[in-house]
Amino acid sequence: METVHHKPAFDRADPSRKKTVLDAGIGEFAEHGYEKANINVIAKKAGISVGLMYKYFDTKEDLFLTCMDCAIDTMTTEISEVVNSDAKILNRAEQLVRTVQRTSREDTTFVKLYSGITELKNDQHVAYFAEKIERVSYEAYHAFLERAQRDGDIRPDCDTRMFAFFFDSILTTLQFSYVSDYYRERFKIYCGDDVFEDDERVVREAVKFLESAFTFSQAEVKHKNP
Amino acid sequence: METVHHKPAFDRADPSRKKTVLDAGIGEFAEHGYEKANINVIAKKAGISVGLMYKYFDTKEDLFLTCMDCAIDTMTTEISEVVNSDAKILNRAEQLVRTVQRTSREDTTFVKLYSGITELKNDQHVAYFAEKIERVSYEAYHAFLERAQRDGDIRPDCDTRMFAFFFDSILTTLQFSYVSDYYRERFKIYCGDDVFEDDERVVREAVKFLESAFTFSQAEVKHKNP
Amino acid sequence: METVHHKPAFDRADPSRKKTVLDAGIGEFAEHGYEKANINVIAKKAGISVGLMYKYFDTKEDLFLTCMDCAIDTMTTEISEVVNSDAKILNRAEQLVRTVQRTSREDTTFVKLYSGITELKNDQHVAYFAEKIERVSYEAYHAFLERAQRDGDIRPDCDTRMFAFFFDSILTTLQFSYVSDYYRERFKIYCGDDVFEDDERVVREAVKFLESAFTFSQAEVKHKNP
Amino acid sequence: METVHHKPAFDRADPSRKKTVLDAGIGEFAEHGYEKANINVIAKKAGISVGLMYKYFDTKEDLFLTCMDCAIDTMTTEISEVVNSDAKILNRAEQLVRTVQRTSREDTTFVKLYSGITELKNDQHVAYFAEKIERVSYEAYHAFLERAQRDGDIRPDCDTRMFAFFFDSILTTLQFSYVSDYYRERFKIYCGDDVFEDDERVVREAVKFLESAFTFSQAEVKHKNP
DNA sequence: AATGAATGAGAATTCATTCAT
DNA sequence: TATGAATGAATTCTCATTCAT
Repeated sequence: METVHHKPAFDRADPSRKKTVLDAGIGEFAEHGYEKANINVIAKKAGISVGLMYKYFDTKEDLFLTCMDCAIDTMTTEISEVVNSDAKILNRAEQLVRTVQRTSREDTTFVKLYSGITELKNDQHVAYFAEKIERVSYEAYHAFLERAQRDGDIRPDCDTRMFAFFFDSILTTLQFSYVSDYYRERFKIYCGDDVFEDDERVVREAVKFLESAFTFSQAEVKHKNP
Repeated sequence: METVHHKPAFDRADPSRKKTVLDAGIGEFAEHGYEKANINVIAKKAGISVGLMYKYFDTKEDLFLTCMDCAIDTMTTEISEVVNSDAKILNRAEQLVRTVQRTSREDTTFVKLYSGITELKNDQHVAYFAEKIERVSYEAYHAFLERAQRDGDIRPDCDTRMFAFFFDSILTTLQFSYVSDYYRERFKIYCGDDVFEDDERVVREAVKFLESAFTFSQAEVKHKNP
Repeated sequence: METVHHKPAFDRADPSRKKTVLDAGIGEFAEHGYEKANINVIAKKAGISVGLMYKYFDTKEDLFLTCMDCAIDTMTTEISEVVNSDAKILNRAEQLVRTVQRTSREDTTFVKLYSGITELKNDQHVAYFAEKIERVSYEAYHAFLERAQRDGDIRPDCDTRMFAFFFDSILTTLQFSYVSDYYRERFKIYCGDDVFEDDERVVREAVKFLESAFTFSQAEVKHKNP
Repeated sequence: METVHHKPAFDRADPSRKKTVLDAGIGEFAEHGYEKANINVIAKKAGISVGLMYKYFDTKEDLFLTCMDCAIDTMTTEISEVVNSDAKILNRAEQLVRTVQRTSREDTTFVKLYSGITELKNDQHVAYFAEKIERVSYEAYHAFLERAQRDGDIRPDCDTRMFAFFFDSILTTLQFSYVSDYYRERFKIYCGDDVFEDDERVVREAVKFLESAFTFSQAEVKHKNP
């Protein structure tokens, strides 16, 4: 469960060189997936020799891991502001959906890279990435659900961890729906071919769904106060 | 967008032979992913020669497509009963969650196979599979949401297609959480390491979340009837 | 400590094909040593594709092991007749030296191959070859020394195992001296540049040396019968 | 047949630096053999840059040759005292065997390095090393055999060069038997697995064998004086 | 229909050697 | 003198696909 997957030589490399290499790697891995990605091609794209590539990374896997780490870091900082804003939960949800719509369209790379994780054999690495990617959102979501519950803003009888999980599931699925070919198709099947042309509809309904899920349902109320 | 990806010879083959071949393929593709799966190995597992394999399928991709088709058909029939039962929506949700918990544990194959779709280049194929896999659930979910809305069982102001989408997103994510390494880790981060030991908790909270989402929230009510 | 280092496909191959492949391998390994030997070149020499080479052998090491096994078998049968003849010990020694002179000149391959063993990392393999190559000679030498000792033909106070070892050491070194570049030079330094032109001298002195070593020395006699 | 295989810069280098470099080289070549040894690794072990390495030596081969030269010089001085002591031949033999047992166990490096010579293509180099390594022992052995023969200590009818050769063959094989994996196995096959635990037995029998070989055999005597 | 031997292009990785600084 | 980044040809091994029988 190491954090560093590159050799010292990569640390010593020129920052612009590092960026070029990681960009080339991220691009190739996102485009072709882990297995089909070709190190020789990545080296060429980065404008360096294969040999140097192997001075920087011991194996193809290490290169991939480093690319993932980098991409995650980039994404995490982008998202964490939104996630950790002190807005009310539903305002955050709204902001998150809008962020997903905007950034996913701009940068499909991360989500594509994301699926490369599946190709990894090593359980350790999978756990490492899950931890790194999911922990931030989890902490944020769970924390504000706890607070909201204390403040009486959401139903008192819900398991905040499970509800945070459902909350994130909706957002993650939405994110995939703006990026992955398969999920885009699925989105169109469920919500119509024009769903990508009406972002407001998506925001509105998502917020409605989540708002409703988090508050006392009328049925529940009836049940409790007969 | 063809539906058939095998050669005529495969139609003429003995049914048990066909099953053996597809099972071998499904197993191999699920275990190693599309790229790493090895046709020669599949042929051996199926007990036929590579040569014959190529009498049945033009390419590795065709074999994969046929395997996917087969696996989808199997899964679809399994699921459609549950999906199309005439129970109330929340009862169905409960049943679906339980089915997911049970079948995912038993047969991880399909979900693993599923992620192989991502490795496909061909957009046509992706769209074809999305259609085939998602359409059934969509039709069912959407139909009963429409009916429920007409019957006043769920809030009248929701976009049934979008809500069906959210509903399925929760279920699909749950399904992955019982099968894929990455999603399993994510599940543990959100809901605790022992989440896999308390299926009832998951059922209870999922139903609570969905029930709440589908009905008028009290807050909403208060807001509307001050 | 397996005995077979090839895949079943090699067993099924045409005998002449097998011979061609092993000859090509033996030649290449003998010429360049284990590390420098090139599988692609061996395949080309054998007139088959690299792919087929790997249908026959899992790794370069396996190919080498199989080549060694084959070469040892060839050599062993050649030698074992001489070794197991029922001549008197010194006659055998003489015959052995003559055989070494003749066969080493004809076929330098084996001894050259032999040094490739040193390059092997795997202790198991080294032990396996040592056993296979040395056991035959050991059994033969030791057996006839035992018999000779019982018959009073050699000194009664010698450790027959150690003496068999010294006996074989002389013969082995001689063998190397007719084949390996280094040992040839050494031979010339010790015995003169013309040592290769007078085989009889070598036979004569070797027999003299061994004969003397195996029988009671005068000094010994004097010592014992003062 | 040059004697120097390094560039002038190496002469100008600091003596301790030279030693470090050669030690690193000797260690690496002994451990991995010529082909597998890695110049970059040697440079790192020696604490200098690859670039400087190539200021000292034109090629990997040159580095190896220089390392060999150095190792031979070290070994030669170590051995020559023993070899040139003025003890009786058998006492020397005994001392040599004991030296072999002691030094081989302590320093396997040289013998391992030794086998790297085999990997050399260049005949000139092989001859050069043979000359350098073997000449000293040869001169010593031959000289004292000549003297011994004049003094009537050994049989008058033996070819002293050939006998010196046999004498050295026994000692060399013993040396290998304490160091090389293969020869160690061979030693165990011939003399028993516990041969390494009873050094005295080896000394005793070796001396017995050689003593006997060098003196008139009784059989011979009987034959000559019937 | 059925076999499975055979192909060969392709991909990851290594390392002796060069060269700008 | 000294560095160590950079090169790229070479090598082992894989596997989808073909084809003679």
